[in-house]
Amino acid sequence: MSTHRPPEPGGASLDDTDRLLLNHLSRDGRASYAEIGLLANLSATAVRRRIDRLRSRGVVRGFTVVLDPALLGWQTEAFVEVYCRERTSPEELLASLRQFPEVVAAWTVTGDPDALVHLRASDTRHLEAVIERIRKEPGVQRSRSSVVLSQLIG
Amino acid sequence: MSTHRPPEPGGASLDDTDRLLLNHLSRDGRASYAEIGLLANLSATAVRRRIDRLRSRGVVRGFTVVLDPALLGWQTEAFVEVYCRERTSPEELLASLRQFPEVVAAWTVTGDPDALVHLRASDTRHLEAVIERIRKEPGVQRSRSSVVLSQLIG
DNA sequence: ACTGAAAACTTTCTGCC
DNA sequence: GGCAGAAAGTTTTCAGT
Repeated sequence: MSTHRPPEPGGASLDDTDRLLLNHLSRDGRASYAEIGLLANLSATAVRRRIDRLRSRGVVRGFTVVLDPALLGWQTEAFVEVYCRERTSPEELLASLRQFPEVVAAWTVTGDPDALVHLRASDTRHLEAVIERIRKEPGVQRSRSSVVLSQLIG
Repeated sequence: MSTHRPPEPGGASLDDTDRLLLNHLSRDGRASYAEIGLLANLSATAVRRRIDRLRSRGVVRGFTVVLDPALLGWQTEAFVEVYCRERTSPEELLASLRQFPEVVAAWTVTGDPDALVHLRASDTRHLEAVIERIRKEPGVQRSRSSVVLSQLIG
């Protein structure tokens, strides 16, 4: 997530110091408060209080480990455009997609398809099976898939 | 990133304990080694050594903070399908897209478009401007955009 | 090769200024 | 926002299985 100079109409009101802290935490989510403080000319206590405040405001949702999908065995990746039936609500679609651990992310979108689904599978065989199962979900009418060739950014 | 039972043809060979550690770290990337050890019936020392090993093998790429894009001022999100000119290489496209801090992620894909670009902007006005600038990149022929309505999963 | 225990060190937490 | 003491976590060393 970029922390670089966005307008904040929602009243988030981060100052440059907050941005500095978040920027460093996005590079090393386990950095100590003292280490972060060195960059911002702040004591570890002050850093901690700022991060706590950002956390309670919801700006910081949490911390996580960044894993290599390929080394975990997820070597094939695809995007599936999902076209729903007339009566399918986003809630129904969510309920359908949640079943699949292969679904990394999913969004409802404007345009021809109703949703865009990001999938990870172990190989093309596995990918085919997952797409087939998604197409058979009651709320899904049809789908159109693109296989990811390479990740340019992200 | 899902850590749930994938085949690992690349020889990653994680055992169930590794998966348990990674699973917990994906929920709390700043969890203490002792805390993680309680779940896995392992000492803090053993947990740390396993995570160090996963890190040196590249399975663990690092740790990061999870931020709320909307609260940071990025309230509009879109996917742009990019159609390149005949001679545009993935490297050229990457060089073009890197310029934009609004580009959250980008992939080259099979199918009609050459690439899929995930954008975040502060509002639709900002989004329009970014899409316009991307369309003017020399390697880009045309594009087709979908605005994200809601994030179902991810 | 992997694990645990304890000592030494570092970080985080809490109360106070 | 900083400081200082207490609590908790981390890291190193040594040894067991």
